[in-house]
Amino acid sequence: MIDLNDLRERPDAYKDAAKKKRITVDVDAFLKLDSQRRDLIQTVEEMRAKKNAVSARVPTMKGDEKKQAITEMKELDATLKGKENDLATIETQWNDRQLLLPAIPLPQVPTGKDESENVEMKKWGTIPESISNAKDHVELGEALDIIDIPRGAKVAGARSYYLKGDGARLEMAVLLFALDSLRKKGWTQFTPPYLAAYECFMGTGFFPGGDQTNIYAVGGRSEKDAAIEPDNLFLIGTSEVTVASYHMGETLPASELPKRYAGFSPCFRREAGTYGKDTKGLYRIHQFQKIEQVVLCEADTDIAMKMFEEIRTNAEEVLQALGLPYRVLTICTGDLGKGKLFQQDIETWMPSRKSYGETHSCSYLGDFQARRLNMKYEGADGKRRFVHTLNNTLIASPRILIPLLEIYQNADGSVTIPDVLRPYMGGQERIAKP
RNA sequence: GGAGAGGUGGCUGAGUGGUCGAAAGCGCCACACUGCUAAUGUGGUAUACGGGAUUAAACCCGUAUCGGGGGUUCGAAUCCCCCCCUCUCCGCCA
Repeated sequence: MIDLNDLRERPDAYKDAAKKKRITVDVDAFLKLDSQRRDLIQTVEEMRAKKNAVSARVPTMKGDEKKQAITEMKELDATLKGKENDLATIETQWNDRQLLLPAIPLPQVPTGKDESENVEMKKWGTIPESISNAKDHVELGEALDIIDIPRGAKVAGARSYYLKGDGARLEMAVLLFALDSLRKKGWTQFTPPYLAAYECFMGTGFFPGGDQTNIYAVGGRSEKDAAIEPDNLFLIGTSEVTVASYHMGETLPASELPKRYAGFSPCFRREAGTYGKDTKGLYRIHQFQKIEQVVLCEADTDIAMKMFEEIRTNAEEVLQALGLPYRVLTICTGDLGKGKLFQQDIETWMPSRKSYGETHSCSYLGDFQARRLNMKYEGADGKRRFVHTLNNTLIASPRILIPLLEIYQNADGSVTIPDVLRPYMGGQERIAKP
């Protein structure tokens, strides 16, 4: 959600943002609706004021005077009801459309038409030379009996998998190692709800819009499930949804900011519309585990951008400790979601793809989410303002296991466990054939 | 899942059709007084939206809000219906 006063003052800035973000919204149509709404509100409120004034005098009236006043008000009421209905109709449209308006990107966001024009900002690490008989993570996983995709498909369809034995353990090791890095920095860890109500998805910007198709709804949908009553709940695709919603509807003292929250959760994604894309292996799947950094801070872009650097660096440090080469991309306007002001993705080198693959996504959303979630803070001056929100992946598995397994594989088919993970694997140094 | 109780302002808590945006107390803010790390007195102390005045803020008018939504009524915190949440007991269960 955006600041409507700002939209009214400089509609062209929002038209421009929509165009650059390749989002189709009719700003002029919205503004027309907005002014219709305001006119109607004024009409309705004036009528209510008139009615309230008469109504307040009724108890002092008697006999015919009272009867007459009540008759008058009933007539007034008929007109008022009509206007109120008009207002309700317009307000619904107004609300729906408002949720689709884009936030304006920061000036430093590169202009570009799509992901092909994202800008590489830095690189870390050396891309390893291919070993002889190198396997991809699927072959490795099968040979070591730590990944089982066919049985995953049997049980839950395409894009499902099992991690098994040392594979399952390795995932937990990576997650715990990453989580510990934040704990050392004083972050607050969360196990948030994995199911959430519509308003959390709306509040964080996933609903309404294209992202909605990526979310699982809980409850019967197919003929087989018809007997199951739908629950008005959805499975989160990231803990951002429920961690950012933690303070929904609250006003926080400025002294408590910034909030540094680390959410751990399984993430569920339908991946509708991605048929035929990234079909091999553990790259694009329906369920994965992720630790997400969520920050609430003061409504100040300088402060927020410092937090942005902080949470991006947190992720980089994890990759560096794991010895995985990566690069950072600044996302261009055409690839920037409607609520985002600035975004950088981290891509980690994946030998089998012979390219970098997205493993992290760091976003600054200004007050876009805070407005939808009604999250404010009260400054020293007593003024209430919407907080600013940011988020970044800390680590997501099993996608991160792709580079981890492929880069750390040995010529004999075993996989060396990186030093920093060994304490989480009971000191184990490698994964070898059972 | 079954039975019952309840959800009021930052907090405690009154309020069963109009004089209630809401008593009282606590907390908080301002001023006064005393003069010492506090008492006392007086006043103030919700939010959102719309309009107007101003523009560094202050202010005025109106509307809405007593868990959420709908209804009855000229008028609802108060009556009716639906939903959500909390608590107690029973059942079930990790």
